[in-house]
Amino acid sequence: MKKKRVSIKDVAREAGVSIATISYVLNNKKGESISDETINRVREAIKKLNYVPNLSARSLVSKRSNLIGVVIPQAEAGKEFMFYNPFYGEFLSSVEYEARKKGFHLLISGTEADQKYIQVAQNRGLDGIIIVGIYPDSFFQELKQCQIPIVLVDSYCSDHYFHSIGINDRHGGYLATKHLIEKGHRKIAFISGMVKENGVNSNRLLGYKDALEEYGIDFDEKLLYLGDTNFEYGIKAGARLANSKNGETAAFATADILAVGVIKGLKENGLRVPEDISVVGFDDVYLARITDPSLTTVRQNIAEKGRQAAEIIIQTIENEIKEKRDIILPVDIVERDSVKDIN
Amino acid sequence: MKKKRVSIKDVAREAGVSIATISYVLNNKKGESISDETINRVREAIKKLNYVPNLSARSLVSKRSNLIGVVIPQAEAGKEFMFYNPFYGEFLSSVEYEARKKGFHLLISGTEADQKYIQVAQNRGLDGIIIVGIYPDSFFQELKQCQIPIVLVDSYCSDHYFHSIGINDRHGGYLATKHLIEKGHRKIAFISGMVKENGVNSNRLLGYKDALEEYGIDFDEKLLYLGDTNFEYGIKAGARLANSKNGETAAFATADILAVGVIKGLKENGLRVPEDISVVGFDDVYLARITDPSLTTVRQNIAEKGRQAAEIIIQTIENEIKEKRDIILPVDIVERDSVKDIN
DNA sequence: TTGAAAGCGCTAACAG
DNA sequence: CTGTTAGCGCTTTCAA
Repeated sequence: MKKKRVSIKDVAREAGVSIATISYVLNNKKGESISDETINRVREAIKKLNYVPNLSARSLVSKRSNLIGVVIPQAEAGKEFMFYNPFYGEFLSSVEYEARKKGFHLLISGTEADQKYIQVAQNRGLDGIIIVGIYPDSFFQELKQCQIPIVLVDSYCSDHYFHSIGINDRHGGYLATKHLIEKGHRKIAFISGMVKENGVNSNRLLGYKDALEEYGIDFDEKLLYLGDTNFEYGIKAGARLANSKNGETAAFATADILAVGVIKGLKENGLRVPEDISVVGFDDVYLARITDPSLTTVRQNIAEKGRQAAEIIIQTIENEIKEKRDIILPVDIVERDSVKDIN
Repeated sequence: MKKKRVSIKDVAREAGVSIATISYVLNNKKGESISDETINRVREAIKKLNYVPNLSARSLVSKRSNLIGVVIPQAEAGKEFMFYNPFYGEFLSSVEYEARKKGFHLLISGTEADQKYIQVAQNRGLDGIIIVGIYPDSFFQELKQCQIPIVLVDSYCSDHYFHSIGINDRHGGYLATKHLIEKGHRKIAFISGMVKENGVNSNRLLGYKDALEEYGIDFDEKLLYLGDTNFEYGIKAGARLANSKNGETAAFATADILAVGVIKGLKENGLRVPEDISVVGFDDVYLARITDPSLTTVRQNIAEKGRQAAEIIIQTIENEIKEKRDIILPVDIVERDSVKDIN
C-alpha cells in the first residue's frame, strides 16, 4: 500500500492558507500577487511536508502534460527499436537533455500499429511529438487530427502542418560521391537501405547521380546495392561487392552502420579498405571514428538535430512560435582513412 | 486551441447509459457484469465518437500511471546520456519492447541531481523504476521512501528493498583473464573505468585476480589502467599500453567500448591486435562484431537483462510477485579475433 | 492580497 | 445489471 501522499490540502492546512494560495505560489502567477510573508509561509510548509505536486491532477485541469513523445523506428513492426544504429541513441540523448533543461519529460515508445500511437498520444495528453523517420502517409494524416505540435525528423513529408528538421540529404549524397570521384574513382557502388520515394535514401541517391552527371560519368543500375540499413546487410553488400564483375573501386554507403558492414564484408572476402576499395559512409556517428580504418563520411550534427527538434517542439508548445519551421542542417564531408586516392 | 476531447460523458450520452457503465466496460470489471447488449452499445459509441480515455484522470483516482521510469547514467552530472556506449541503447530497446507488450510506457530521464529524480517519480506517479548503474547510497535510501517498486540493474546495492538484476561480474572477469592465460599470456593489463567499491568494475577486477591467483601469477598494480568507461579513455590506455615497459602481451578491458578504444590506441602506436597484443572485452555489444579485429569478449545477454528488468517491475506492480528478486544472468566468453595464442 | 467553489475525466463504493 | 455520487489533486474564475 502506498503511503498517502501529501497533497496541496495538507500544505494549505499547515500554512494556514487556502489551497488556492498554494497553487498561486506554486505557479507564481503574475496576476495574483501574494504577500512575501504568505509566500514564505507556504514555501516553508511545502518544504516541511515534503510536498510534491501531482502532475496528473495538474494536467487534468490545465491540459498540459509536460510530456513529449518520441517515436523511433523499429526494426520490424512490433519489434525493438533500431537502437543498434547508434544514430538513434545519439539523437535521443540530445533530445532528452534539451527537454530536461526545459522541464519536459520524454515518453519513448515504438509503435505497434501506427494507429496505436495516436491513442497513446491522446491517452497521455502529450504536449508534443518528435517523430523520427518515414511512416505511411496515412499515419501523418491521422496525426494531424490530434492537433498536437509535431516535429518530423528526417522525413520528407511536405505537409504544411508539421515542423520538420532534417539535412540536405541530396547534397550529402553529392558530396560523398564527388569526393570519391575527385579521388579518381569512377565505378562507385551505391549501397543503401530501402529507397522509399521522397525519403532520405532516395535523396542521397539523387545526390549520387548529381555528382556522376557533373563529372560525366554514366549512371549504372548495376552499381546499386539496395537492402536494409543495418550492419548485416552491409556485410552482405560488401561480400557481393568483393565478387562483383562491375569493376567498382569505391562504395558510398548511406549510413555509417552500413558502411562498417560493407568494410567487414569486403575484408571477409579478402579485400582491403581502402587499398582495394574505398568506402564513404553517412552520418558520422560515434562508430565512424571507432572502426579501422576510421571512416570517411558525410557528417551531420546529430546532437544539434536532437537539440533543435526539442527546442522547436517546446517553443511551439509554449506558443513562442506559431508559424511552421523547416530546418535543414548543413552537412559536410569528413575525411578519415577509408578512401584511397587512385589518381 | 485544442479541440475539446470527447470524454466518458459524451460516450455515456451517446450510448444512453451512465458514465459508470462506460467505466465498467472499459475496465471490464469481473465484479460488475454488464449485459452483452449494453457492452455492444457502449463499444459502438466509443468507436463512433473516437473516444480515448484520459490516463491523467484515471491515474488521479486509481493511483496507477502505467508509467515506468528508466534511469540511465549520464556522461557527467546534468549532461547527456551515456548512449555512446551501445550497451544502454540495446538495454533500453529491450525494456521498451517488453513494457509495451504489457501496456506500459517508459519515461526516460537523466537525473540532474539525484534528489530531483525522486520528485519526478512522485510528480508523475511512476508505477515502477528501473535504475541502471551505480549511484550514491543516499539516492537509494531516499528512493526507498517513495514506496515504488524498483529494479536495480548492475548495481551491487545489497539493500533488501530493491529487486536486482545483474550478471556475475566477478566470474566474467575471471573468464576473460583465464582465457588470456590459457592462451599463454602472463602479463595482462586490466583496463577499466572507475573501480567504485562494490561496483561492476571492482567485481570484474576481483575475477581478474582470481584467475591470476589460480594460475600462480602475481598481481601487479602497474598493470592496472583505470580511467573512464568510454572510447576516449580506451585510446589513451591503448597508447600507454603500447609504450609500457611492463611487458604486457594482453589486455582485459571491462567494456567493449573501452576495448575498442584500446585497440585503436594500440594501432595508432604501431602495435597490431592480436599479433602484438591480445585484447578481451566485456559485454558483447553489437560493436564487438563490427570492429576489426572482431572482439573476443565476455558475453552477457543484454536483451534478456532488459526484458527481465521490465518483467520483474511489472509483475511487482501488478502484485504478482511480492518477494524480492535477485537475478544473476550467466556470462560466457565468446572467442573472436582479438586474442592470439602465444603458447 | 486571499479564499470559496466549480470543475477537469475518471473510478469505485453503494444503492437500487 | 446499471445508475448515483463522492471524491482523486489541482487550477482558476469570481468574490470578498
